Formats: sequence, C-alpha cells, structure tokens
Amino acid sequence: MAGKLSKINLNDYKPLREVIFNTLREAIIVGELKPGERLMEVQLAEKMGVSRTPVREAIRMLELEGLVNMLPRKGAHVAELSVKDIMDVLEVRASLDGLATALAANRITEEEIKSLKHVQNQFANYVEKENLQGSIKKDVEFHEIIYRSSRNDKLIQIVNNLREQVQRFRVIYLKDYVSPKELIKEHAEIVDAITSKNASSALAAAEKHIRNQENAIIKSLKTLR
Amino acid sequence: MAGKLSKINLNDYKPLREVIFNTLREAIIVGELKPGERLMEVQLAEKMGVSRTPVREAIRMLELEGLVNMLPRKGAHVAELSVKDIMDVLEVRASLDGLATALAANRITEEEIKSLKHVQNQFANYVEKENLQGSIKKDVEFHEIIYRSSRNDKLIQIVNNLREQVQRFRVIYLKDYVSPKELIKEHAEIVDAITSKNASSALAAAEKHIRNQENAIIKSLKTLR
DNA sequence: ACTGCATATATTATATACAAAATACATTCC
DNA sequence: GGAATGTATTTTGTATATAATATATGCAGT
Repeated sequence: MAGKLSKINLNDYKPLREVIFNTLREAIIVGELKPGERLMEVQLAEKMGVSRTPVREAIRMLELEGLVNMLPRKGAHVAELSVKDIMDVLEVRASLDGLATALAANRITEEEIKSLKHVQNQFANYVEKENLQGSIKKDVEFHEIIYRSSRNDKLIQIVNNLREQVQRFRVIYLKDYVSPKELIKEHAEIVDAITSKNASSALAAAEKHIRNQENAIIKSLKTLR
Repeated sequence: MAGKLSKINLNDYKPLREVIFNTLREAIIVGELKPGERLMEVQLAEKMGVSRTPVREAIRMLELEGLVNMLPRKGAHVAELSVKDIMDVLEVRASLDGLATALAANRITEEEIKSLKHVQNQFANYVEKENLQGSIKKDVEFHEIIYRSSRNDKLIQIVNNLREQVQRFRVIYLKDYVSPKELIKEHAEIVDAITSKNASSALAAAEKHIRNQENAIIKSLKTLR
C-alpha cells in the first residue's frame, strides 16, 4: 500500500532556496521584476515569509545565471538586457539551433517524429485561430522535442538558457509580440529536413528560422522609436 | 602619493564567497577534488578558516556551473564527468568554436591579428621545445584572442565554460596529455582563414580543430584500457 | 543656498545558533 | 545470526545575531 504516495512525498522536497530561485527567475523573465530594480534581502525575505539566508543563496544562483548583477556590499539588481546582448544571444542561438536540428535529423526516433508533427499541427491551428498563449506554448514544445532529439544534454542546457533570455527580451521591449504566420512555413521546412534525415538542410532551416526571428526583432525595435 | 595603492585596494575587495568559489573551482578542475568526493560545509569552512555561510554560497554557485551536484538534505559532491558528457561538450564546442572563428574573421582588428600571430609562434616554439606548461598556456591564449575578436560576449562566456569542462576531463582521464605537433598546422590554418577574412573556411578550420581533439581523446581513452 | 563633516540609518557580509533530516551504530527481539 | 527498532551523531537547512560598509540625513559654517 501507499507505495506511490510515500515515493512522491520523499522525492518532491525542495529547499527554500530553490523555490525562491524559481520564483525570482520567473518574476524576472515575465518582467514583474524590471531591469535595474534592486533586490533587497530583507524585503524579499519578508515578502516571502522566510529568512534572509535562502534568499541570499537564490540570488547567488541568479547571479551566475546572468539574470542579476551584483556590486559587492551594495547589493543585487536585476540585470539590464541591451539590444547588443540579445543580438549576441541570437547569434549563438542560430548556430546552436542549427546544430541541435542537424543532430536531431540523425538521431530522432519515429515516435518523436510523430509527436513533432502533432505539435506542429497544433501550433499551426493556434496561429490560425490567433490564440497567442496557445501558439507560444506549442512553439516552445516544438523546439523542445527537437532539442531532446539531439541527445546532447549540454546542448539542451545551453539552448534553454538562451531561449530564456530571448523570452525576457521580448517581454521587456516587445510587449505586443505576435507569432507571425511565416513561422508555420519555417517549422514545416525544419520538419521536412528532419524527417528526411537531411542534417545539413536541417541545420540551414533552423539557422534561417532564428535569423528571421532576429530580423523580426530588429524591425520591431525600429518601429518602436 | 599612494594613489596607485589606494586605487587598487578600493577595487580589489572580493567577498569571501568569491574567493572560496574560485578556490574550489580550481581544485575541482585540476583534480585536487575528485569526482564523487563529498563537499562538507563545516570541514571546508574550518580548513579555510571561515564560517559555513560563504562556503554554502560558493557551493550554490558551483552547482549552477555544473561542477558539483546536490542532493537535498544530503549535501554536495563533485560532479562526475562521463565520456558521454565530454562528447556532448565537444560536439557543442566544435560548433561554437566554428562560429567564434568565423565571426573573428569578420571582426578582428589588425592589432589582434598581430598578437594572434605572435602567440601562434610562441606556441609553436614551446611545442618544439616540448615545454608542456608553456604550450598549454599559449594554446589557451591563442584561442582567447580569437574568442575576444568575435565581439560576442555571450559566446565567450559559454565557450569558456566548455573549455573548463574539457580541461577537467583531461585531468581526470588523460593525465599524461601532451600537445601534438599537428596542432601547429591546425593553428596555422585557422590563422590563415582569419587573416584572409574568409569566414566559412575559418569556421571549417576551427570545427576540424575541435573534431581532431575529440578523436585524439577517443583514441587516448581506448589505449587506457 | 551650498559645502564639509559628523552622525544616524540601512544594507550587505559573515558568523553563530537552532531545527530537521540523514546516517551510523548499538540494542533488542525473533 | 539477522532483521527491526531506537538512539546518538553528523550534516544540512533555516533563522538570527553581530560586524563592516554604504547611503542618507542633519547641521554648522560660509
């Protein structure tokens, strides 16, 4: 009896620092905590009903992830994210998405191809229906399947971090972002390349996909002025 | 007077957690702390003559950098580093070194080309003289110049982390590593491509360079058995 | 009003204290 | 002897206390 229950309870303990880390990270990514905003330990600790210790540890982790900057003895503040920063990120991401997609073309399983196509369809449907939340979610899923199919854990870890930064940039600068219909075609190209196990065209398609995002961002930035 | 001195003193304050972080990181990379070894807070704190708090914070940072793993309520231990892990790292690094070198071909300055060639020569000299320490140091410098010339800070940050892991792997598995003379030729190819501003051949040369390292590692591993 | 300085306040940095869980070890019971 | 249980010890998790530094405030002197 109770085998399932006790198993779950034993494994899902999370130290406070992790809870706080995730909470703060999420808050930074969705823009609830704005760039430059100070993170004061007592204030955060009180708001969350804990002591300063786990808050400090969470901040140390955010610092290494690049979401906050620290000045010794002056405290932490939410990292700024310049256009140059995000261009750097996208430059790297184009390359790594290319790599991931090429690897996926070589290593993906039949089941994964099936679910990739499934998510591809769901994405297209949401875009047609102009369901933004849904389409974003499916877009993320789509790329996650590809990353997982690369069978390269280090690559997955890095790309996740890059995506996080792009997401954050969008929230800060492009609050009204909508996924354009061209994405459907680009996804189709990627799927075709993967399905036909053509690594080099998979690489090209994925790179192009990111480059187009980059251009879209540049264009949006120009219209903002 | 004392202008220089006071300036240095003012800027040079480092929180204990940073000192400890660097100390532990170095110890892990050079293999002084071995994979799987437990990191106990009181023990480390006593050895370093500080309290547990900064030690804990340093461990949190190492955790995010991937050098230690944690089990909640059981403590931290030095991360294992499997052959699969390092193959993943090298797969990513091949791609990113390619990117960095291609970008460098487009963005490098004349001064940087000069110092690149200078370091290239120093490296070759050390290899000829079979000065291992010197050649390793110059090899690192050589690649650092290229990374810097890419003008992409995010890329630099990621590649540094990847290099760190490769270095650690070498220490763990290949204690008797020597830089082979083929590296001289590979470096020359890279320099040629960069100097002639040929981004695509720079990319190819850098990727090949890493792939060769990968093969050398695989070969070394086989002879170890 | 403005500067220079003293002092108060706020904030981080480090150390210590206490609580909770994991581990090791002994003891009991079969 | 071996499993089960209880207890002591170790170790981590969290909270709090103290020290050191940075920032803000107020006031004298001009």
